[in-house]
Amino acid sequence: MYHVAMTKAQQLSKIFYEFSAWHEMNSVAFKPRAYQIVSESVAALGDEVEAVWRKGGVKGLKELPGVGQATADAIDEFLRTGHIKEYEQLKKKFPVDIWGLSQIEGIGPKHIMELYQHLKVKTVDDLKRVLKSEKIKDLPRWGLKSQEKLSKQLLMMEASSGRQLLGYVLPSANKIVDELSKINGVTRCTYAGSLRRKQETVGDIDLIATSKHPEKIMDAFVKLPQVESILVKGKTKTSVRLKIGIDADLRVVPDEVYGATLQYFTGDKKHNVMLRELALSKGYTLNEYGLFKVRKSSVASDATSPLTRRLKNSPLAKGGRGDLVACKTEEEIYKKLGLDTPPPELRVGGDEIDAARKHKLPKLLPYGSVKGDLQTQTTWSDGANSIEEMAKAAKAHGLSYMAATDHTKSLAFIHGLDEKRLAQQGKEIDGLNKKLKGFTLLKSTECDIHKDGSLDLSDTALAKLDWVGISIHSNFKLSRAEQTKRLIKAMSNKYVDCVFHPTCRLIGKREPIELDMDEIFAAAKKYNVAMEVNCFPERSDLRDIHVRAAIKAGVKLVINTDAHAT
DNA sequence: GCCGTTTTCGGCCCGACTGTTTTCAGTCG
Repeated sequence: MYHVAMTKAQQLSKIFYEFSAWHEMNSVAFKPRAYQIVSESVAALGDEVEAVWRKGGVKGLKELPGVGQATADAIDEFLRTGHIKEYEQLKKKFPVDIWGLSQIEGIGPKHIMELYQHLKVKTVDDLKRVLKSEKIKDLPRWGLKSQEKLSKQLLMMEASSGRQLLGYVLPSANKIVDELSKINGVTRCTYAGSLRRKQETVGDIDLIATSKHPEKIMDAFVKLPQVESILVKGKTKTSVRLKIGIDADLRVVPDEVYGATLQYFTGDKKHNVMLRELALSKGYTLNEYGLFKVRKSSVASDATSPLTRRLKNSPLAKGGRGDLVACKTEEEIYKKLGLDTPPPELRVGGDEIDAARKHKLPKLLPYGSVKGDLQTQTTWSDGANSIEEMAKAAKAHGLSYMAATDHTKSLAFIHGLDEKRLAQQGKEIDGLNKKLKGFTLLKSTECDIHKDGSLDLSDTALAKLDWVGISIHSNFKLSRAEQTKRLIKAMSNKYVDCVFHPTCRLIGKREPIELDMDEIFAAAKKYNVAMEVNCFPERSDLRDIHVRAAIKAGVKLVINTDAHAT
């Protein structure tokens, strides 16, 4: 397993998470959520936090959703000095690895507080030692079962790999949906959550099924061959650990409420909280069973009466929460709230609800829009298939053109092409273009960018190509100024059409190189150079934030697979 | 601590499951 040092954004996210948990431990109202939101915002932005801060300072930070004066000051202090005074004080008062312990499923702030107060547990290792001494079961409100469950969780955590890449989880999820759909009694089945939102990485697989006999579905679900162990099993909600190392949650509901459940479990959490707050302000309440008109008389008694609480637990019982207004489709729920329906990919709890209200949601490119592929590798360098095989596979996927963009000579260890072999490859492509009907192969390259910004192929060689992509494969650690200058110099070459995987990040393995993206996009516009959205799962480069910025700057984008095999 | 086409002050999302309890706190998503 690769170990990567924490980035500044990750450190900040962790700090705010610990502040949040600390307030939770002390039963402080509302602050936990405020800090939690900042923790998540910062994590989602990644190194963009620093870019925002560099450009706009504290004022710029305060523009970020959920970030106010106090948290903006804290971020500013951290980025200026490398630490936050208030956080250091917290650590002195409570020297516990809150974040580390929180990674254990079932351990939250209150438990962390108890474990420290009664057993002096500060770290995950401390917890392992204490577990061996079997003292945990004697804590108030703990018992043998909680102790055993905790031991099991710790073992499972060591075996788990955390979040996984979308492109690699999706096929497994599709297979499970197929198998669940075949179970007798299942009306509809689909995946929701981060998978449906098509996030770069997913932490678990959220599944929804509709049926009149939920218990039967649960019994069948836990017996699927993909299941390694059962974490939670109830009538309508079950969680399992899959053999591929991540969890899958299944919710079974009546078919009539499919839309509400789909909406609820697509999330993300922030989007849903914003939506439920909006619902409240309009006199509704929203849950996974539908949108309900709140009855004024029932609100006051709700919190206290056990009977009302039980009614709430069977929300379909008429009169539990109010009168049902919408539940069949997502669209009718959003419409009742005065909103257009945002595509799942946009439901991130940012500005999409505002845009939905103003009918200004951006139109996403529909799946199936891509007509060609302008980055692929073949056996000429490090690909697994010949140009002809790749071309035929591309055609079979409905594409009408493809560029064979093999690496260049600097990457000698994977047989990068020099000018002579590039010319030979050109002849092969001429031959194939005569042979292939309704499909065009482009002569091209993924030309390496040297440390000084010069290119790996001569201008005379580049001039003969249909499509020139350039990319960085070495010297990832240059300073922001040097790296930006290097890339812009390369982009200024008049034969260059596109920058491939501009930030060079590998999700979970390598941080992006340091670039001033504003300057890069300005140069892209000036030299009419496109930027790539590389869809290799661990790259996804440019990423979401940069794509938005590039579009805003008027820069052309190209979506490629960077496929190394058919 | 944050936020505002009902508010710059007074609000702040919702329900399932578990374990240890006899009515609920804690955790999770």
